[in-house]
Amino acid sequence: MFENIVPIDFFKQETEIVAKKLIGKLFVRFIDEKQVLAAEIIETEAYLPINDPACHASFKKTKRNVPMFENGGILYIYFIYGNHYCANIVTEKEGQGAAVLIRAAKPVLGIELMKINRGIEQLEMLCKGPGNFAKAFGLDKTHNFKTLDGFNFGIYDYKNYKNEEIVQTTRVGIKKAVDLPLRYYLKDSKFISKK
DNA sequence: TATACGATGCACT
DNA sequence: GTGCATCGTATAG
Repeated sequence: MFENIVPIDFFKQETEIVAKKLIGKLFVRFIDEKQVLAAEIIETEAYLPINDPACHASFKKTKRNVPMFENGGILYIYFIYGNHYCANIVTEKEGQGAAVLIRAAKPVLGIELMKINRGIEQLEMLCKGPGNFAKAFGLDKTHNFKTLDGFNFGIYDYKNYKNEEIVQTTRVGIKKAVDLPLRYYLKDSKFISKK
């Protein structure tokens, strides 16, 4: 299952393209020799380097958003609302300030550990929403900056969906630039965070 | 140093 | 459908 890793160069493309193409790919965390967590990415949002006030990197480089200015292919994990972590994949080239937020996924491997991490049983609830996705994978700020090179983390080819199976719409939970259609999700999936 | 607030989730009505 | 916990970060003073 892990022979087709997505190369780091993939993440250096335009953020919208990466966000859309990530749908159907496998997000994998290798904890140790025995423990592997994997989920099919079902829902993403793009945060752009220019003309996107909702992007954390839109104003300037700060202590929090430095990972977004690195070369694409690393994780950007931040803490929000006092309770939740959100996991992003940094995109574009060094100095741009862009990322793709992972909003929801379908658990594939390590489901038992995800249930423990979340404290619930329902499969479709395990990775529903960015905060829950991070919790199911046990992600926190210690995983900030981690590279998706297949050592600790990796993105792998998994499913290929047709263009018309991927819905493009407006983003969720933001106050700025609410009209930009930068959210992508798999049509009719029961794993998406919300309609 | 102080203070306001957010790319959320969940309990409660 | 509505309210709010909770805290790291940004920003101002």
